Order: sequence, then C-alpha cells, then structure tokens
Amino acid sequence: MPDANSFNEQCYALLMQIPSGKLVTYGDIAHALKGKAYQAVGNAMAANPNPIIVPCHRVVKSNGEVGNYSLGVDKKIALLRAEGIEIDNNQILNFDTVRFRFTP
DNA sequence: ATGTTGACCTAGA
DNA sequence: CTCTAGGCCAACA
Repeated sequence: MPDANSFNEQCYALLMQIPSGKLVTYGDIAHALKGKAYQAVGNAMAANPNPIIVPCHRVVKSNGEVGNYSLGVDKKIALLRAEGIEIDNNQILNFDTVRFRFTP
C-alpha cells in the first residue's frame, strides 16, 4: 500500500477535478504536479485502481489523439462521446474548446 | 543499484 | 507529414 500522497494518488485527485465534457492531457497533469512525469502519469492510469471513482477516460494525448485506455480505446471514445465530446478517427474535435485547465 | 518498458511530451531535422 | 534525440517519473526484472 503506497502513501495517499504518492505520485499516482495526486494524479487521481487531479482527474476528479475535471468536469464532465472536458479533457486534459498527460502533460497537463504532469505539469500540475510540478514535473514532467508524463509517462508516470500514464503508468498511474494503467494501474487503474478505480475506473469508476476516477475518470481516467478524460485524459488524452497532447497532440489531440485519444490515446489508450485499459478497457479499450473504443470504450474510452464511447464514454467521452457520452459527455458531449466529438471524436473522429481517434482524434479529439474542438480540442482547445473542451480542454480543461487546472485551478489552484 | 542497473536496464528496460510504459495509456508520454517537446524540439529539431 | 515522418523520424530522431533528449528528457522525466514509476514499476518491474
């Protein structure tokens, strides 16, 4: 059992700040943690401890692609579309519009 | 400790 | 557009 203040726990806390219909990138999370641990963020998502409590599906790549998901990319796209996000060919449409910015 | 991999990012050519 | 190089963090062998 890792500490509740561990790196991945911080990522989950940030994810829960994301409102419905918005997304963030792995880099945004890493930057919010004062670091560049992009891969560590992805690794924390891959651990996927609570896919229901933590909206891991609201995290996409910085280039606007959907990226990957533990339950499958198709499932991820379906969840995002259900929140009103338009996706085409694994690419986020109106990416700058649906992008969420963390607030201190 | 060392090396590799990973739901990655940025910059340069 | 593709490709290469460098970077940072966590987990595993």
